[in-house]
Amino acid sequence: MKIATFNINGIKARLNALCDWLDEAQPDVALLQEIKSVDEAFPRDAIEDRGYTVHTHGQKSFNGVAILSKLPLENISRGLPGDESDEQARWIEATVMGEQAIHVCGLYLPNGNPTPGPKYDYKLAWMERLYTRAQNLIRDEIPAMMLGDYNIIQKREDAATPDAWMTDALFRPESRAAFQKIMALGFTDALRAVDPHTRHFSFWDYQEGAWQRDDGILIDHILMTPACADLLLDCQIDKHIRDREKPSDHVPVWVKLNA
DNA sequence: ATGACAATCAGAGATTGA
Repeated sequence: MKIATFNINGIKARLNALCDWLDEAQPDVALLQEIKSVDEAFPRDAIEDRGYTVHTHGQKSFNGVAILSKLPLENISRGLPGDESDEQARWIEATVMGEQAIHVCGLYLPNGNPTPGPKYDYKLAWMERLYTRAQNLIRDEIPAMMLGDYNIIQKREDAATPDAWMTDALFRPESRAAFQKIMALGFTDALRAVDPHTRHFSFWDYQEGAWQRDDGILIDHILMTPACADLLLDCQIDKHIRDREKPSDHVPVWVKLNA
């Protein structure tokens, strides 16, 4: 089973790029972030024509997440638990019914800039709620993963120019500590498990020729519970599609599971 | 550096992103 995460930065602007990637990468399941669309406006036909069912959790203009799946899904749920007043669409989860059931949680973690300020407070509060959901996934002892745009640079090696990020919400100590606290529950970072020594990026800014200078950061992560990590066969980043026409500023990250 | 670059909504330019 191949499961991918991809921050597409707007489904309307990215439909062709997304379909080209689906045709070539052939994921069984794809978790999308930043669809920037309400559910009714999501262009599902082109994706359904490719054999996927489409489940969205959209919002006007900003945020928005989705699950595309060729396999049957159960227990589809929208919104990160813990704050009924939160109206930002950043979380969708479902159980993928393959040979072995895998629970997938697609997330778009708040950016949090500028720091300090209310947006950073929201990021940290959101990560507290994420911790609680993560704790439950570990407790359930099921094969599960949380994958998406974490908006967290974990380590200096995950940025081409780490000093430029020192005061940024993506790299602030509080953000990294909150991420580390979740990891310490027992999650495996799929990319590091498969390829611990190579430097990888998943985002390159549109500005200042960041892509051409390889001035990137790694912020899209796939975190797996122990029962899921036992099934891990491969994890890769489809870096090459950043070089195409009208690309997203992120590229897909995917895992293959023995499931 | 009141920036760059891109997407959205709207129908210009502010807002958001990372």
